[in-house]
Amino acid sequence: MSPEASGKSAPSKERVRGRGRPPRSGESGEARAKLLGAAEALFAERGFYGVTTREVATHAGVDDALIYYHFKNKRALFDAVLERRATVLHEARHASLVRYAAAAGDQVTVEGAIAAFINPLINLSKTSDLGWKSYFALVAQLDNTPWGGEIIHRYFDPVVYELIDLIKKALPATPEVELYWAYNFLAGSMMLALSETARVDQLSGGRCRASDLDAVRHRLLAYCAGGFRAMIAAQLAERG
Amino acid sequence: MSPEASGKSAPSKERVRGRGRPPRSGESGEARAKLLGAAEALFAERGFYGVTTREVATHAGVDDALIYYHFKNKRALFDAVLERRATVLHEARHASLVRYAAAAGDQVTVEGAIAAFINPLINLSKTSDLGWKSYFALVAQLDNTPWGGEIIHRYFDPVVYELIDLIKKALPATPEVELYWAYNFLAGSMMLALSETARVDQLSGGRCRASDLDAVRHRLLAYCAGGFRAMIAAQLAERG
DNA sequence: GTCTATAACTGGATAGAC
DNA sequence: GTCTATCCAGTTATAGAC
Repeated sequence: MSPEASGKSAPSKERVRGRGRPPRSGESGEARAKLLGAAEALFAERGFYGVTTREVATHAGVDDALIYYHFKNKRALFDAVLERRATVLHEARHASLVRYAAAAGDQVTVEGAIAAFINPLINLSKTSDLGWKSYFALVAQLDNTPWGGEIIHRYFDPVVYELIDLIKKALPATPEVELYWAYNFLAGSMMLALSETARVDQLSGGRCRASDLDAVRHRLLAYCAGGFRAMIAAQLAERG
Repeated sequence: MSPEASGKSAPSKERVRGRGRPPRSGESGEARAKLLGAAEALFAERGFYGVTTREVATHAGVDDALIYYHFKNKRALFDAVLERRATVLHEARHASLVRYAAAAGDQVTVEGAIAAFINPLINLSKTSDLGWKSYFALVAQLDNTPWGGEIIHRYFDPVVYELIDLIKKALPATPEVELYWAYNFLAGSMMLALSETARVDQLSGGRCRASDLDAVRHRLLAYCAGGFRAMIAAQLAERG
């Protein structure tokens, strides 16, 4: 997947351009990248409607009108922000799950599978590229926007099916629906943790810091894996 | 629970007012209640910035300007929506926790405490007053708004401390910080479940329905309690 | 590729009649 | 308590010069 490959409703001016010719002055995708970065941070903070295009441009240190040169409109900018990291994210998680599946063979465990699913996110969030934090916070809000459901399904659900298929090997007797339910609860915990809201900080009087991803990593994993197994066990017991 | 306490846009005439004197024409808080109901539904769907005051008025079947007669401004309307059910909710959860604590004596369990914490929410959501569903969806988004943290802390954290104090009795050896972490994960799962987004529905191809609160209730409980215990156990093991 | 200017419209909010 | 009329700041988006 090429780094340029985006373009939802994109085809406007879309990249592709001459390839060999290095762009001259203050041209190229410089402004475009700045806009994406600024938009990412702002949309993550206040959502699509809470941010104006002018704010984005100002924050990016770029002229307002450039948004409409590089993107079709505000909505396309939003989509471009989401799409930019979606592929990277998908690849990272897919690779992690494949790697784990190969290593585990037929000894797949719930813990192992969930770790392979969650760890790439934590690792990206610990990267020097702070944009990932904004990105996760943004994705966490997606549910609350009218078009969010469709985007989540398109960009993020495919790996979820991979995870579920893997967990099936650890829990072969489990009805598939139970795995969907359990995943949904996992998603709730995971996205709240990754969006690093200050809720825990405030609740604990500063003794827990949501930004301490090393503290989060193993606790989140233990919580989700334990919850997964307990819920499945309870459901199986109930059915007889 | 007073009859005044709920009322989506329902009990047209309520208010406290003179008591004996039945209000005459189209007065009273009729419009006010309609506005609160409409605002609740719309804000839940698209957040504070995604809704216009005109939309709220139209949806309520009321003149636009009435918003500014009954409320100071848009923000005050939003706050009023949140506040309207906050007390009811707090009372219900507080009562439930107190009742459980009394019944359990020194036999408090993690499952029991969490059930006492979660069940009131599920019960309210199953009420004929559909406003509760909107309300929970709205609260779930609060984290993503600039002023949300403060509101959550003021309205909702007090019962959380009650829950944590109760769980301490079931897990006396546990450092308090671990309880805050675990609660945070619980909150993520719980709020996603209560906001009844269509994520599970879509992911499962319609085989799970987020609106099926009976299906959610015991699964959510088993998941959270299991996660709580597993995370605490893992942390205690790690420390020695 | 970038900036200036501005069109076209929608937003929150108020004054004052009824 | 409710409605009409309106203000005006701010919003997305475009045209066209540089």
